[in-house]
Amino acid sequence: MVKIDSQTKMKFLHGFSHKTRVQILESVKEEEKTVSQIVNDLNGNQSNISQHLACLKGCGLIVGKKDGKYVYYSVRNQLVRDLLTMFDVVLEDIQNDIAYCEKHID
Amino acid sequence: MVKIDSQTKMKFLHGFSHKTRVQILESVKEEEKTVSQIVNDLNGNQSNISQHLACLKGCGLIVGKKDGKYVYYSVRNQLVRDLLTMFDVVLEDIQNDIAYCEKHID
DNA sequence: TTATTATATTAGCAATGACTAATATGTGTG
DNA sequence: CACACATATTAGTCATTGCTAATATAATAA
Repeated sequence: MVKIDSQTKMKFLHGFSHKTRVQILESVKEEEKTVSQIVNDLNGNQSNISQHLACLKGCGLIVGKKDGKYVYYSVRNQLVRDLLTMFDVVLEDIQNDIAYCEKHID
Repeated sequence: MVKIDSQTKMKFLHGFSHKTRVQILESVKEEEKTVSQIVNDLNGNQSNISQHLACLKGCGLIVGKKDGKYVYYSVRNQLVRDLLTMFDVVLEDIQNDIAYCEKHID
């Protein structure tokens, strides 16, 4: 197994650390969508969603292809799709035991 | 597939969103360790590590078993272990293309 | 029982991340 | 060309998260 640079890894994982980003990932998991479609899906605001999209792209989780005035975003590849599925599998397994982690760190 | 509550999901994913927490997960992935062993492994400070451990526990990613004055932490189960491995598999695949995401959101 | 070691918790400050609003860029259309 | 639409970017502010230092708790050892 090739060595993974820790900084790269954190950049990647950062993609999953915000609700809006995770919702975007779910929204484009099975089919590519334009920014406005995503904005609609999530009932978000354009600027905000665009910023999260830029982040997800930087994290390597999604790719965007431009077509005229639209940009179509989709999950990068099948591995990333599998990873998203895996989250749900693991969660299904542990969800009932998850204790409160309200303060997230304390 | 059972429905995953979005709040629970975010709590879970939050566990992976900080370098120290990821390092802790890696440190206890294959063998359980006491807090002080982890503090040593990571060259961290006790209070800080304790706080991250509490977070990881709250996120459902690790479990701690108390034995006398020691607490042994380990990854919750094989599924979580698999998920950690999967991160590396996916990363190996995309690591070279990951563009900068320096600002993480902008 | 006093001291020591291991871990957890709290409070306050420092740092990072996210949101909104405004504006810029780029593309097609009347 | 002027306008409208889709998306991106920037700046400023607000909110969240994380760190350090101090202290608390709990278990063992002297």
